[in-house]
Amino acid sequence: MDNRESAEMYLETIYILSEKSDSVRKIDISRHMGYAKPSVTRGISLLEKRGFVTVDESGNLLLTKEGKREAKKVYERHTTLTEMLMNLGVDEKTASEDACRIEHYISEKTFKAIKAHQKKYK
Amino acid sequence: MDNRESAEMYLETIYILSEKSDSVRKIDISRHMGYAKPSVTRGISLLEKRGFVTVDESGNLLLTKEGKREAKKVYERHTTLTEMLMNLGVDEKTASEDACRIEHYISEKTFKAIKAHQKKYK
DNA sequence: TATTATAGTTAGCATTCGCTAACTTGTCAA
DNA sequence: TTGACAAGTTAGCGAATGCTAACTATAATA
Repeated sequence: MDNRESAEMYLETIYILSEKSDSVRKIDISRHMGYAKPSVTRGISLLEKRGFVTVDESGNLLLTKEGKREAKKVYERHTTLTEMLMNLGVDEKTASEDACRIEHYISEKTFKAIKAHQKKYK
Repeated sequence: MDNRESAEMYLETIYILSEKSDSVRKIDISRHMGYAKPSVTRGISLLEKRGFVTVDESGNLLLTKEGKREAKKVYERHTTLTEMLMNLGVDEKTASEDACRIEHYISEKTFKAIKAHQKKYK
């Protein structure tokens, strides 16, 4: 969880599921990501320690302000990258899968450049 | 070394150094990648097991046919991605660094789309 | 109430891949 | 010939992050 990828994927998943449902628990993350429950227990607890997530009495996962900011950032990267790849002719599924992998590895500079280009492109 | 990233980085580095010099040894890899010698010993030995690299009596690293094919593939991704990012206005250093990270994670489909676009762009 | 299912936790395994410490080996120069 | 340095190896550590097995706790149902 020191590496950004894993943490970012958990945050992004919480964020996406939160948009669809008003209750997100660890089991939902587990199912959505295809991870075993103990993996999620640990993943989330690391996010709690870092102040990105809290868990209420009934087990609902809540993004903190920072958590939400991070999650949105990752999600925005995901959608922007997916869009860019689709504009290059990549099918939606592939574009989304690839975006999901590279979204964690591009610098802020590069992301801004891509975003600016997308904006112009429209 | 099951993950592609590490193996690909070793292959790419051997390839790049081979282009510049006619003798590439583990110590050169070690220095170029900034890895300790034992890390390189292991990294290369895994590539040998996979048939990508051989080491001659004097310690020169030689890419096999498959090794060279793989290395070239990674290197081509690197240059193409760097070029693409620079066309978007990203400075060379950042472009190259980002390319270096994402080159391992994009699908063949996406790479082809990017390459086609670059070609057209020129 | 007793049973059962679901959610979550704890303990510990496995893999990948960096690292250091300490060794061996080979070459070159005094 | 010996001494020293450079290259490479072996052994083993440590962090990250997936997993299974087996447990607990809670809540719903017969």
